[in-house]
Amino acid sequence: MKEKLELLKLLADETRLYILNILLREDSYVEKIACELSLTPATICYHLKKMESAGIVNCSRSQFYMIYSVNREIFDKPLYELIQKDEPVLDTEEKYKKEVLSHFFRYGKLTQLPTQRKKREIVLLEIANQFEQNRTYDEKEVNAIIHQYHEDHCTIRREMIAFGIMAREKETYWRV
Amino acid sequence: MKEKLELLKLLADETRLYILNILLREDSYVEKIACELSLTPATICYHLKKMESAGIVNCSRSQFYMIYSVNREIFDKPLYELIQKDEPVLDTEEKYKKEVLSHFFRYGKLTQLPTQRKKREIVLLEIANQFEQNRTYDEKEVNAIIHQYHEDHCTIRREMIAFGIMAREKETYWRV
DNA sequence: AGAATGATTAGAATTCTATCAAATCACTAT
DNA sequence: ATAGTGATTTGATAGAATTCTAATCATTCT
Repeated sequence: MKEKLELLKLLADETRLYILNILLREDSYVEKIACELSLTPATICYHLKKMESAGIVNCSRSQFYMIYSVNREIFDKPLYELIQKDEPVLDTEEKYKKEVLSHFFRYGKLTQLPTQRKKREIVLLEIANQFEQNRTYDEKEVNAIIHQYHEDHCTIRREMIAFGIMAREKETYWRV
Repeated sequence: MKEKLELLKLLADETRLYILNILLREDSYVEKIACELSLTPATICYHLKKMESAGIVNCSRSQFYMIYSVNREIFDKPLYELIQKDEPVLDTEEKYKKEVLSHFFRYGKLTQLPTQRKKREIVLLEIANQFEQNRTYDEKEVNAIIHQYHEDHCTIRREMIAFGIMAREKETYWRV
């Protein structure tokens, strides 16, 4: 990723594009390019050295002059190769979830039930993890477990059912 | 050229690349991206709007959220298409010549014979244009013509012969 | 060896850009 | 309607990058 970004940065400059276009037509040297672009040799040299260190151009001395040439293979890549990260991206959903949880939980307690729907669901699911699958709870048990996280166990219990996270039949509850 | 440069500039930023990679995986919205990248929504919005105006991403509202998506076709181009100027490049040689001539001629007079070999040849060729092809000149004529440009006609005459621009046999000279 | 020329480097000035906080806008849901 | 939520805009700031001048380096030619 780092190298790709560097390449893109180097190409994203008007002066360097001009220089590259000149070199694509024919090899040239610092002073000549400077003359053509009406810039100082120092400036041209600055750009050429940058591009050289990234492998975009090469240079070799010929008598008085440092002849620069383009490494044309560099440009064979399609653009989408350059913008893609090398390492597989971390799971967004996971990361987002973690962020939300760390925001609404402090010292193991739920500080506030999020009003935003998506965030609320995440928080409720987190609490619901305390309930085992394939068994039932009576209301007192449910309230006790939720109470570890938040005082208002009624609201949370109701919300979990509204979200379809928990289910109720008569007096018994269970994890869905 | 302008648009290509704009595209390159937009791609040459680490944050924007991160955003693009997220969007390439799945459409997303400002706050979620901000959360994932640990940046403020304002910053993400700033980047998305920039990319949107360049046609890199699109957005559409869905309930609470502005869902952003990538315009994938943009990245199909190969890189070398992006770095090439649209208009054909001006002839370098011509432009360089013009620069050199305007530097060493003032008011139609040669101010100084360039010491640099390439430049000297350009200047000499310019003066040599005053000699017609396919006829001969005696030394007096040659000196007179050169003298219009510079006092030291001897040096210039000698140089023109050294460069093979003029030729001499006994007392007669001619343009090569 | 020394003079000349092109290339490079160092330092300074200027411009451009990304970022954030705060205010405002646009839309949704109660 | 009105409160709430996400998106956008504005203004300010800090940081990076380009360009120039002047000085230095490296090479060639006399």
